[in-house]
Amino acid sequence: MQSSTEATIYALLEDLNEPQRQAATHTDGPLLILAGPGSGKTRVVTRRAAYLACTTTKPWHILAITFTNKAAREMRERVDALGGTGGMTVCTFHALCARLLREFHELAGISRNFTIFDRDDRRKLIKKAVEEADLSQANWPPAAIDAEISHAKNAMLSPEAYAATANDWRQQTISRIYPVYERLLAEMEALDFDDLLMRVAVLLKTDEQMRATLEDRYRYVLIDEYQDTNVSQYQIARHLSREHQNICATGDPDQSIYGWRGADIGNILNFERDYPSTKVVRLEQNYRSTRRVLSAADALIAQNENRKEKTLWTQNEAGTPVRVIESENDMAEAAMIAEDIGRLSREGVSLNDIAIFYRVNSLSRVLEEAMLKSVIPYQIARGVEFYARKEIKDVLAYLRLLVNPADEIALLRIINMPPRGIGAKTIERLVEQAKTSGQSVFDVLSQAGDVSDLGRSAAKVKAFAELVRHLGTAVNQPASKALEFVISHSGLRAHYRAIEGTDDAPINNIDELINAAAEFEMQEPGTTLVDWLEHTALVSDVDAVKDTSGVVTLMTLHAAKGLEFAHVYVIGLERGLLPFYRNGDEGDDEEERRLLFVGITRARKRLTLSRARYRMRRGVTERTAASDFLDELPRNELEWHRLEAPRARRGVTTHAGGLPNDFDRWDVGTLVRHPRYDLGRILSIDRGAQRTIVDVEFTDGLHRTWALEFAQLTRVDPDEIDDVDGFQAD
DNA sequence: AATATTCCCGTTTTT
DNA sequence: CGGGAATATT
Repeated sequence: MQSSTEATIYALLEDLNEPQRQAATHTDGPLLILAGPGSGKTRVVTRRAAYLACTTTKPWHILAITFTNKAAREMRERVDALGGTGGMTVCTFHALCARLLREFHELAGISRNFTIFDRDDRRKLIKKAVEEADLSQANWPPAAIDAEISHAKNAMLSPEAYAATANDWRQQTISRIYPVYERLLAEMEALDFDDLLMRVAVLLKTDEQMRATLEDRYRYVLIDEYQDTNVSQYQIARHLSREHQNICATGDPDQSIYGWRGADIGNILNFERDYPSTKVVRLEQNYRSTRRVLSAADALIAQNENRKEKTLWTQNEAGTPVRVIESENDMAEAAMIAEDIGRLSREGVSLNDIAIFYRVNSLSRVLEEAMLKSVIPYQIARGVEFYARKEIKDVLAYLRLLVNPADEIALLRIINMPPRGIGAKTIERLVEQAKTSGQSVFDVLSQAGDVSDLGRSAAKVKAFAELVRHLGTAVNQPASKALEFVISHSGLRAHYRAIEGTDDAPINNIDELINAAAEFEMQEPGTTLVDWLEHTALVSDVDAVKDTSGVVTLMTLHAAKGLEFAHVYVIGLERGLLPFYRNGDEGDDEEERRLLFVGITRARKRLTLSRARYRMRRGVTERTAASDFLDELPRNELEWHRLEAPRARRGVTTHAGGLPNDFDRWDVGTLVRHPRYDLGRILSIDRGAQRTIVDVEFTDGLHRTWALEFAQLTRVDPDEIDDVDGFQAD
């Protein structure tokens, strides 16, 4: 037995380098792992978890907090693969807090079945709060208030505390809305994302018994991406490890990219001050990227003033130069990438190894079109978007209402969905009645018979109340069963069947939702409807990324954190876009630089940075300027490609970015390019009545013959050969 | 009351 | 450009 444990431990540590081993074998006391990109952090953390579980503690005493659900899932799998560590808690801060708040709901003074409000819900609630505070809807846009309140909550400011700090008129007005918003949340037994964290932080501070219980439960706490923790998360971490001090934080200050949502880079910088006996381990050897990629990343991040020096190094080969490609416009940029990916694919590169990153989601559209056009399979990391679809939100609203009748947002969403003749006037009366009688709308609904002046609508309202009661019988079923029941009995299925949708029909998405629920139940047996609803509320965009199928992955730079791909494209390196500026006032340039740093360091083999000279933004095409970040990269490691605009002097019609297919001008000697055989020269061209036959000699010395209109040939401008070197836009 | 149409606005990143 | 709200139409 003893020797088998020793063998296990040996296996856990044998392929680690010295600092990695030090981190993995550190058991008690605070540990800070400063891990550069690609330094094997995940490996170290999983080994350490397994090591702890077979040496000093039991798996169920280990709490590992990750940044996304996907990361949690992967970590659990990897630790399991190292030898049966079932019982470990691995989840995100938000999931942990939601779970704790259900467990300690009485202490928190909230229903066990509380609802988690997403952005849309919150904005609806804010509109209501603005109304109740007697303010003009027009002057107080929900989005801005939402951001301000979220900001306050991230700083753990209660409405009172916020009011005390409000100095200008705008903040003073918001300090009138904030308490109303809080009251409405409470009335609806709902919490927003920030509440999940804040409430737990407050409970841990005020309730010593709960804190002690949890500290004993979670004897070893691991927190990943510590550079992106905010005030609440920081405090939760502190409270959970106050006595045992067994806290292990991992992260990289240079990858702190969530300052805008309250993350405080100071948390990681001051870790040693907070935990005086901290052992610090630096992981600086990079196993992921080529030397050129790493040197580009290093040169860029060195421009940040506010940072701790760090030496990133690698033994990997130099690799190919980092490419910087300037296209004429966004469509040409996307086409260039699509074509480049096509070429890689033909060379045998798996599409799984390719990713395209961008600063804002709106840039994905042009890429998507280019991928479709080139028949390149792709996936976009947007797990949240699926749950934001109207039909999905409708279905979920039914379930939410069944679980939590106080959820007025859900109720109002479905009261007339599918249409059942309950119009705006009737709804207004119901809401009014609820307000004057101090009841929830749901309560009013249940007594529809007693509500005066509903007129002809009374019967319909009654029927709806009866429907809800009927649907309620499914509340204790597993999520997929409850879903089926609700969809078929609410009339939603019939409603969506009736709508003919050739483009991704709502009913297909609803079926997909049922599948997702069934899958969830398989993976987490014994879970309830509430668990599943919570799961749907806390999905992140990256959670939707699958790594099994042969597809190119498109995502924002933020979503890319923690991932790696052999071939990486970062697009839109333009001033104002990356770094992003909003409305004249510039943002945090250093954080933007870190964001690009994150993007660059995702690349294993080849990195391509791209910009377009013209880009369409919200409907209008604008001239762009190159990102200043490009000037910060080491010139001699780069390979610039300037794709020329079609030249007007040739007098041919221009189309996005490349040379036109002016076949009639092609002649012997014309330089062409083929997707597979690359550069070639026309040897002969035979213009028949039906077809034009070309014979082309390629750089491999061989020549090939095609009917011109079917050959995948594009003309190459001889002037561009030097510049273009292997690329052209189409 | 339901559906069709127009118009107006905001413009990141996300749990 | 695209979503949501206000407005027009049946």
